[in-house]
Amino acid sequence: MATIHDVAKKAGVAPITVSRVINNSGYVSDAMRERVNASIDELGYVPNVLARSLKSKRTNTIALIFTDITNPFFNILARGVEDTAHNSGYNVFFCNTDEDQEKENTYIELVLQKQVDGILLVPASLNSKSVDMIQGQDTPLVILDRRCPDKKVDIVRGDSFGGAFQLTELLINLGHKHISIIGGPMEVSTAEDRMAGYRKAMRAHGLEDYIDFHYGKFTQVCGKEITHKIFRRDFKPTAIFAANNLIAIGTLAALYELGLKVPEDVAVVSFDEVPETLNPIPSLTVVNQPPYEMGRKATEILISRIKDQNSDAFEEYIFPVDLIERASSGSGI
Amino acid sequence: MATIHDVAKKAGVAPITVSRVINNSGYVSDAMRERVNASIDELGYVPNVLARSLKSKRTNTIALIFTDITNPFFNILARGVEDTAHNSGYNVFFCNTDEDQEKENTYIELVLQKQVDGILLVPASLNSKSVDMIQGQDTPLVILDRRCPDKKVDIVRGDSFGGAFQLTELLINLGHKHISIIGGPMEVSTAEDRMAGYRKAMRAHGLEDYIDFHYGKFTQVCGKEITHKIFRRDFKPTAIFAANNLIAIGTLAALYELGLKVPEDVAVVSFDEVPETLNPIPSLTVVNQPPYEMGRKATEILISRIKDQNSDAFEEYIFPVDLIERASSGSGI
DNA sequence: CTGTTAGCGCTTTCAA
DNA sequence: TTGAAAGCGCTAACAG
Repeated sequence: MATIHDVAKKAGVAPITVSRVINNSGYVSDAMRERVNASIDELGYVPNVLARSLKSKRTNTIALIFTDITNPFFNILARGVEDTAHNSGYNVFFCNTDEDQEKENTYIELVLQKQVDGILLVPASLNSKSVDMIQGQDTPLVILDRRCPDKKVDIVRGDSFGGAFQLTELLINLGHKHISIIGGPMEVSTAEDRMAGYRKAMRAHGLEDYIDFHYGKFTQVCGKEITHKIFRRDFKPTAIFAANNLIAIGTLAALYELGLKVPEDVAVVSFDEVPETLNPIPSLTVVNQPPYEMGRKATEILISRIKDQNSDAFEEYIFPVDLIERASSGSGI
Repeated sequence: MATIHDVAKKAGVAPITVSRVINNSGYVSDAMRERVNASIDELGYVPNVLARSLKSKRTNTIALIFTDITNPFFNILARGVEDTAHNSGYNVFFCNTDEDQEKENTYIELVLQKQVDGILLVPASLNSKSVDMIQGQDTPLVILDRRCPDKKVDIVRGDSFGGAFQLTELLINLGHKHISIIGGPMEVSTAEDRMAGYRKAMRAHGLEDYIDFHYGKFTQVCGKEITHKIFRRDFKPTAIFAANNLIAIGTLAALYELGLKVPEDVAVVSFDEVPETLNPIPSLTVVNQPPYEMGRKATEILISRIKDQNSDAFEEYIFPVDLIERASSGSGI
């Protein structure tokens, strides 16, 4: 592989002159520039930005450490991140942790070693040391999708609490009392907040005795299993609040197996849109967070922090959510 | 940020000794090792692998350059790539080209500059110079999902031709004659191969006069538009072969709008599974390629090429496809 | 078992 | 407008 020295020798100039040409910096005469460019083309020279980064301390690389690229919500979010990063000249490492704290730690260590300029993190658990680890290396960090109490850090997330409140209230206003919620893992703030929003709405309407909550995982399998479990009991709900889209799909599948019609026998509502490519039947009533925009916003904040490392202001940007009524709640179309 | 020198000074040893400790290489006495590790912990030292890479010429990084992480097929494939890479100690850059040759070129340039150890590429077009560009830098390369005629390069893809033949023959055996195919872009080999498989099956059964093909894009929007176009004509097909899952979803949507029942009025078959999370109704008869395994296989080949740069054997690994009959063809359940 | 020297490829002084 | 020297953080090669 040709180096800057090879190009310099071929063009009969000093390496620094080649550097000036490829970086468009400093003064270079047009004649010189042409001569250098000719040598670059001849040799097929590709600058080694590792060496550059070693000096400049900037890699133009960020990392997105999150649960799973395969999850429809994070999938779109990831695209928002990549597009935004690319437009600003950054490449991005994608790291799937599957909510596993060990994997998260490993990835953080790896990307810190690779000197990424910044990290976008969806933390596996609320009380992880990840934030301290990253900030200890003075690496800019933005937390995505989840709360992060007691830390001085930028956060971009959706309004899980408010959204859950809205969805629950919608069901109550439609006449439901027996409303069960199937949630995510206890350690995850979105799961907690949606649970809390549900509880608050139930209490606000005097339905505390009907509160029926089930922690689980944000997966289709979990939605299916818990739904079956719920309907094996004597008291059966007339409505189910699935805490995310994957759980909702699992719930729909279980209800189908049980011969229960949606929304006639059981109403179903959920958090997060199902990808537009694929509308399940019945179409789902959801509270939607805008994943692409969340990815974009978080990346923008991260890049601005990278460019101004001195600022010690921190922002918690909470995206408002959007209630979309469709067939599954029995109120929409 | 602490460097290897800081650690060395604090431990009262030479930098190389620290290097030996962190790399577990060469001889270091236990006492020394402990002393060094203590200093590492105290300083919160994180090795700078950029500097290491500059020496070793290895970054333990690969790039996946493909159309779109948001596409269900590539989404799963990407996970296969990331998992496999991670297990072998590699990080991966994800690059979305949207089938745009310009973006592809930009990304290739960028990741070559970043000295990636290898590249996985889903080329936007058949006749691109990308392969030459990458091989010109002696960077290992595996082509994914698509043919790449006349190039000496490893390829991992599915059997588009055979799969299309099977799907078409299935429809013919069910009694269909008017079978239309909605394909992808002409420059993409998978689109071409599926078209060819369709044609061959039609001819093999004496149905050349019924051949009706439409090139387009591998998107839902395109599937919808072309389906509408098809049914505005006088001669209407009794079956539609959608060349991928996104087109199929668009086709289903259009048929729904037209008040046509699937499979009673029109049978529909397609390439690639719709993600298991989301089963459309009616469930689709498809020929499936295994995206996760394709990602894994390609990454394995790439890593083996990275480890043995001298081998000049090239492999074209064609995954067999899997016909899954479901409701939409009128033959399955 | 531990240390010295030199250099990976580039760019930031500073000088000409 | 061009160049020389030094060094970013790490490690291979060679000594000791």
